[in-house]
Amino acid sequence: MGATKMDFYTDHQIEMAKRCKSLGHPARIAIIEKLMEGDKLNCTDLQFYVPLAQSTISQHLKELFSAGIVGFKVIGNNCYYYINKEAISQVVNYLSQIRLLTKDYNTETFIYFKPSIKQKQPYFMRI
Amino acid sequence: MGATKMDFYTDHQIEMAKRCKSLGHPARIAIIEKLMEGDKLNCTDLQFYVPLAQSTISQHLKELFSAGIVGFKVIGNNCYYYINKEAISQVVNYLSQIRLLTKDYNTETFIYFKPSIKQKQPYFMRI
DNA sequence: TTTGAATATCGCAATATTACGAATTTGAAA
DNA sequence: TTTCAAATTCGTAATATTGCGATATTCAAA
Repeated sequence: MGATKMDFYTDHQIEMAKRCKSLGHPARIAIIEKLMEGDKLNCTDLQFYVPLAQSTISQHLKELFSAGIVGFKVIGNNCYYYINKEAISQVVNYLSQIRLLTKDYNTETFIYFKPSIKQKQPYFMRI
Repeated sequence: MGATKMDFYTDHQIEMAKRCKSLGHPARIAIIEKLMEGDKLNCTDLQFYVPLAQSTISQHLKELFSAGIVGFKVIGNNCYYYINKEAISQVVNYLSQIRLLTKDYNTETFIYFKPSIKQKQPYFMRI
């Protein structure tokens, strides 16, 4: 087949998946980290921070907007993008609840988790 | 082209993107929400909660494991999956920092954000 | 030892994503 | 009005994802 079966899932599950999916590309993560700095960036500016063609960046921004993660403000011929803190909060709250409500189990025995990498974190994630 | 350019991004950005991407499919969200209940579920059990073939569910679990979001425990011929709260926390902390460090701007004028849906949330997200 | 259940993997087809350059649209400035 | 810059959209190619049935593997139970 190839197409995701959408009928079964709730609107909330689909929305959460869409939000997470939009964050699921390193270029979009890089864009978000840049927008976080709040320097009033437009699509052209972002070309200096992400190694992609302008049209590709535009597509990524469209994806982020479609998921509600960013908003924009048109001034003249420029389009400035902003992070939608509300949408980020929604994902944070959702995953926080998942973590909170996940029952603890005995991690000491037999359960295998993939180790996480611990390098090259952005400044705000360093200890 | 079609392949994601990976050379430019940091390991941390790539890891975050991978974690988010693994959460970026409604079937995997549904799986996570089921695993949250902590009922010691294996791949076969999950077939009753997600309308997909066993092989497809196995693939989704593999994706979640590859991103570090779930771990597993093999008992005999069964493979029980668990949520990795540590990995969830990492995403929560990352997005919390993004939200925290994103500068506020004047939302009152001109900035357009896509509205969020507000229906059919899981019980743990209701007020 | 044989049988059966659970799982992952393979092969395949349909669809989606990623990326780029070209073309188009739009508004500001010359 | 003409020109230029910023954006999006279009067309296309490469690659990735999604999903299923079939197959292989593996362990437990009969």
